[in-house]
Amino acid sequence: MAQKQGYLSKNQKIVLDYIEKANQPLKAYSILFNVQKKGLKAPPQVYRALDRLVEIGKVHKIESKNAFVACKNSNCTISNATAFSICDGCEKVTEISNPKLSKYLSGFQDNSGMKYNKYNLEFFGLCKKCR
Amino acid sequence: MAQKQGYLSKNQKIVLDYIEKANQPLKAYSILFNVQKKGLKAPPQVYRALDRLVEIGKVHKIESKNAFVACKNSNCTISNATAFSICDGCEKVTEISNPKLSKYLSGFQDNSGMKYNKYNLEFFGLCKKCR
DNA sequence: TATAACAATGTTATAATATAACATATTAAA
DNA sequence: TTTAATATGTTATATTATAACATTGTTATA
Ligand SMILES: [Zn+2]
Ligand SMILES: [Zn+2]
Ligand SMILES: [Zn+2]
Ligand SMILES: [Zn+2]
Repeated sequence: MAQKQGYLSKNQKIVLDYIEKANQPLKAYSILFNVQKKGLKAPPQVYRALDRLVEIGKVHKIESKNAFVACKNSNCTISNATAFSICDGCEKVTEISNPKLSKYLSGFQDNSGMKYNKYNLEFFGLCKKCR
Repeated sequence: MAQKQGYLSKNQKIVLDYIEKANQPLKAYSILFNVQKKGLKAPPQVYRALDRLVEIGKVHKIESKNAFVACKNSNCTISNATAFSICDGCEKVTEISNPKLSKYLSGFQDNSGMKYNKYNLEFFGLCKKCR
């Protein structure tokens, strides 16, 4: 088992399954608590699975919340270009899939000499319901 | 002492002074350690000052690193539009000041009905030296 | 000047997030 | 079948952040 791409290990599957069912960002320890019945008993087991899932782009980390959410875009499995919409009222988080935005940001350059290969963007505001 | 805008309290000044001298992101506990000689002995004192400094835009939090850096832009003291360049090699972090970028992102809208009033963008890559 | 309201500080304890380190097991290659 | 690589299990601990409450200082105004 276990390859650089494609196959997920047992623990990775368990964690991903649980995150995908949630469709909202989940905290690592909440994941841990909920997969204990599946046999994952300690933080490193969850964090390892998360690290890998983030690495392959199946899961993204919402950095401002220390929370993890399943990828909803088929095209960002490389995990190098992520954008999220976050409501400050109800905490709803949505992955933004906007080709113009991602094209603009992927092509962004400044005169610093930096070669960018990844970005993460988090927008904050209020959703319809929370206004 | 202490107003909603303009004046900084004693602890806020101490923390800001230290961060400004660093010109690189600093961790909260590293700040704590270094301002103990100035009388700040416990985490809440540092975190309160940081919270306030972030709120008024004098300091930004680099979310992907849990680190704090002094604002280098005179125009983002409202702290609602931040962008950073982060080198994965040497960890150098630079605040991006790019009017076109900030205009583009501040004006960003999608069809979700979200009203955005803030964003944070982190670019990752390798700087000249690290390539 | 009292006294109330508020903001800032000091202090102790603890919560929440994440990793180090090491042993074992499983799988894939050579 | 030996080796290397990957994944897992396990315990302990490091790191980041906040709760809770007592005290002090400041401002406003009665
Ligand atoms: Zn995605
Ligand atoms: Zn909302
Ligand atoms: Zn700034
Ligand atoms: Zn570098």
